[in-house]
Amino acid sequence: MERKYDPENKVSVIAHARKLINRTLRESGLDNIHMHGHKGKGSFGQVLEEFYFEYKPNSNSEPDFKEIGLELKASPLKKVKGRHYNSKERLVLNIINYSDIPNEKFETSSFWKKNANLLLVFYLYELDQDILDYKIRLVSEWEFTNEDLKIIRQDWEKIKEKILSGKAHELSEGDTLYLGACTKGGKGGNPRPQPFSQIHAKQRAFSLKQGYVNHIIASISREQKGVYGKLIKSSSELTKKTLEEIVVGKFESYYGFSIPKISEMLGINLNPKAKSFYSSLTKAILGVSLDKEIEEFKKADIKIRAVRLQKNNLPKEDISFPAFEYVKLVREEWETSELKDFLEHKFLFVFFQFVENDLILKKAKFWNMPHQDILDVEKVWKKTKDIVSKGEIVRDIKKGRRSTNFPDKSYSKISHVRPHASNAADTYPLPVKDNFTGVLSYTKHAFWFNSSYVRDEIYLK
DNA sequence: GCATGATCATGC
DNA sequence: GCATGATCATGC
Repeated sequence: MERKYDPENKVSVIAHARKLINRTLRESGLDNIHMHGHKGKGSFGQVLEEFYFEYKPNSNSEPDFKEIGLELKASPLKKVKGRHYNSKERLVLNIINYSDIPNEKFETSSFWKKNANLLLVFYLYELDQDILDYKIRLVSEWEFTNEDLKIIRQDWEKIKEKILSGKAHELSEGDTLYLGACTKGGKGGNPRPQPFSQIHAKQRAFSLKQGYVNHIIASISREQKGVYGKLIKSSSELTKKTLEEIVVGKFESYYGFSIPKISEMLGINLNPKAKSFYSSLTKAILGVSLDKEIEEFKKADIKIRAVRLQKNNLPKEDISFPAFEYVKLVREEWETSELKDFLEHKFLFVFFQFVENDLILKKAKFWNMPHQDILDVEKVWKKTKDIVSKGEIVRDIKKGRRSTNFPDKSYSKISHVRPHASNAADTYPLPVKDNFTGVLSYTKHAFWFNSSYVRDEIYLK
């Protein structure tokens, strides 16, 4: 059968792909496509390959169009506010081969051979819709810029390093910035051997972080010009230093100075009472204008947290996470839960300390949660899920104040569960009635970092 | 003084 | 109107 395009000609491949824009697979003019027989995650991509591009889905180490070095990837979009699109998830690339990567160099690695040049097909995901009816919205070739490539290469080296030291089982997406090592395969990756340890490690694949995919989407749809401010002005800055070292270096010039003094040095006038104060201060220190987002941080999905330490180094407050929805929580599995996803982000902690009446900048530190600690939080999560699903939230009411059975600080040294709402009436629905009160919704709660954990494991380490 | 319940302020 | 990061307040 004659193909409708020439797979050895890049212009032809891309032109063929672009015919899909604003169409669905069902509308793509293929007779037998409804007989595809694929189901589950990834089936959109498989049908796209097999029916539209007319080759059998495979797990070759070569790019899909090997003659022109082009790798085809399909990825879902979600709509955010009006006509704007975001990535629904990370973009999963090839499997990390634990036994091969120790002998690889980046330039000739299987990762780079396969993914240097991508052909991206973004479709709009809709819950419960047939994959043949997803509307394809964006189709574009993608190549990494020099700056991004330096960071991706550093990420790749970091992943390789961890495997070399026999820690493949401790890999986490939070280890890296743009290129992550995400779990792949049933229930968070079937364990497999690794070369420098007896411990089996989950199967993982290279992936582009969701924030990075959002950046790709924004650039190819030519949206949001001028919304982002770059921290790295030239890729040569990344030759000798990592992004993290560059950022911390910029903060170091202000260590030991008070907030009013730093504001004066930076020539800015911010209201310290404003909740956006710390994020504005961070931008000013990093040389990004206040009305812009820090591009590198957005791409790497970095979470910034400001912490005020008391004289004894204990943070004045615990650190809150976003509130969770009870109904969602009880439906989740730990491996794919919102909490685990959150904990596997990279964080930038900015520590201030009270001295007399001033807050002094002490330290800026990048951090992501060690593997062992993530396992500990799993217990907190499971207990919380258990309590909600059994309707055992409220333990007692005294003087109008309710006490709960949620895991408290004594349950885990890392994390506990506390209210996180505008007031007690600010609630989320419950999956089952609360036994003690009979209510069907409850004050919004969140997971929190214990202040002592932040002191001992983040500030002091 | 700490643990936990409760709430604030901003920006989208 | 609500999500989010941050902070206050009460009781033991």
